[in-house]
Amino acid sequence: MRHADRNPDVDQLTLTDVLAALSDPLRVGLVRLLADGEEFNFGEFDAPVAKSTLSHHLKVLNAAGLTWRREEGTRCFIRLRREDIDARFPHLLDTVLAAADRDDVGNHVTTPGAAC
Amino acid sequence: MRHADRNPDVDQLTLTDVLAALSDPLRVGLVRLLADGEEFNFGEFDAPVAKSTLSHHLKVLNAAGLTWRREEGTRCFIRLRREDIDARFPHLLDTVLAAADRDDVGNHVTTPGAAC
DNA sequence: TTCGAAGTTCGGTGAACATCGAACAACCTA
DNA sequence: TAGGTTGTTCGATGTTCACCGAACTTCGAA
Repeated sequence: MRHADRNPDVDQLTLTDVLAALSDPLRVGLVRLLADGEEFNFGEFDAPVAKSTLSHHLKVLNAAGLTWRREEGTRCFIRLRREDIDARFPHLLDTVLAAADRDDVGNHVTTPGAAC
Repeated sequence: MRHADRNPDVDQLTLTDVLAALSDPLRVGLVRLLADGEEFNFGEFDAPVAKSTLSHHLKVLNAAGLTWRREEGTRCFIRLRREDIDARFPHLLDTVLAAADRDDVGNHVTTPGAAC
């Protein structure tokens, strides 16, 4: 796998980068799945795109500071970086998630674990 | 001047379009100036870009449903569409504006009327 | 009616982005 | 060590974006 730098520092996060990361329905869908704090494995995401595309979107979320990533062997685990985002941009994530839930944004991104 | 359709319908607004519109520092700067509800004239905005670029950014904000526009002769007046945005995406604008104020996003966009 | 002011639109450019399939690297397991 | 699994990276492609200057349209004023 081998990675470049990931998991940017809290004070490097910018509002516009976060909003840009959240301006794609697929990425919003990913964030919604991650919203309850559970850690997900790359392979658990079921999105209608190639795995290279999924990898790209997860990289964007990580670069914006929205997710933590952790590697274990060849596996890659992703978790929402809620504490830092909440500290840096209070209520932003809650507000966006609430709106996304109401409009069902990114509903084409699922996970086998989720019922329905 | 002559315009194509503007001022989109409330229920046409999408979360991702709004977030995309707010993912540019210059546009956030514009929204911050508009935040108190005051109506501004195109020419009153002082941004370090060509007027065609400013026109473009204002069009993006309008297309996303963030602003109202009104024409009077050759003049074009812009006002924040707060009621509709608040109704459609509760607290989103407040949250983003608060974060933008704290980080002073888009501070390169000013207006002659503003002191300092 | 002639001129200037106010914005929009057009054409072009370089950068960024979403997307894919193929190749690759790292790891685990048989 | 030979294969399979896992996810990243690498071109390549087509789209969108920010940006500019120039041309244009509309209007008001002299």
